[in-house]
Amino acid sequence: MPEIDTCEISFIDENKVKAVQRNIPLEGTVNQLSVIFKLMGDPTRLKIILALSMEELCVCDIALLLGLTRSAISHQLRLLRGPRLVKFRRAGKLVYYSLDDQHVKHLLKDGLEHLSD
Amino acid sequence: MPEIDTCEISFIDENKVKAVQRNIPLEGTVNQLSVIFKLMGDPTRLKIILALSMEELCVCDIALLLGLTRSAISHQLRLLRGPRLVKFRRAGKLVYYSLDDQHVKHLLKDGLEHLSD
DNA sequence: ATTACGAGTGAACAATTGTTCATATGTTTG
DNA sequence: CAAACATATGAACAATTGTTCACTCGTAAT
Repeated sequence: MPEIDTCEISFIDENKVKAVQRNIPLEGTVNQLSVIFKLMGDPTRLKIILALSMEELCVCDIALLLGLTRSAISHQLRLLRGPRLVKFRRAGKLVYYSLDDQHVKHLLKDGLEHLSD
Repeated sequence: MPEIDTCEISFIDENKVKAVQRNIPLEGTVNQLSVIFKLMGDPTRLKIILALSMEELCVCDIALLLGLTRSAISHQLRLLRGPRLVKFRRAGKLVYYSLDDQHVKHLLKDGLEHLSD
């Protein structure tokens, strides 16, 4: 038998919902924010970020560190460059990457603290 | 012609790499951490988390708030329950969800700050 | 007990993602 | 310029993911 899986009755608590609705960031902001978290949500990229939180490193060394090809690392660094999680500088044939700002470190710290509660 | 895409030469800067290698968290910790970030990296789940950072809400109201089915929300909340990002309590037929601890709020704050730099 | 309804679950599908392979850039050195 | 090498990129593939659909579970009320 057909069944509609949406709440036919209105809100359980309309006031709360309306208040939340007003205070949720704009769609665009939420999406940008989710991009940041999604990028940090892959083990390979997270290791890259953790490594860069300690030392500025070139692509080749990151690849060796993680046991992946330079190509794979390059692809991931490209993604991280987009929303400015990492920055880079050229030094001859090498390209050195580092974290772009301090917030990323804070995210790492808060995340690690959550794990040990 | 066949080509091997791994650094045949050793590390560019072996000391730095070794130091980083020693200080990177254990594989398991990195994975757990990446799970947290990945969960926050989906717009739907992030909106749920943002909503719950303001108010305790039942599944039905979250579904209405986001314009998705209760089933979809239920699936996502199940994922968020795993690593204890959210907790819940029953109240009759309703189940109310809220953030499990304060670290998640900090993660939201740091992330939003990163966006406005 | 039966009905009603909010919440949870499993299967399935389209869409997205991470890596590899092959090739292209760009820079330094001969 | 040509060769060597670090990095970047595009296409393609398998693997993962988010939502929907259909159904079940749990609680409350008649």
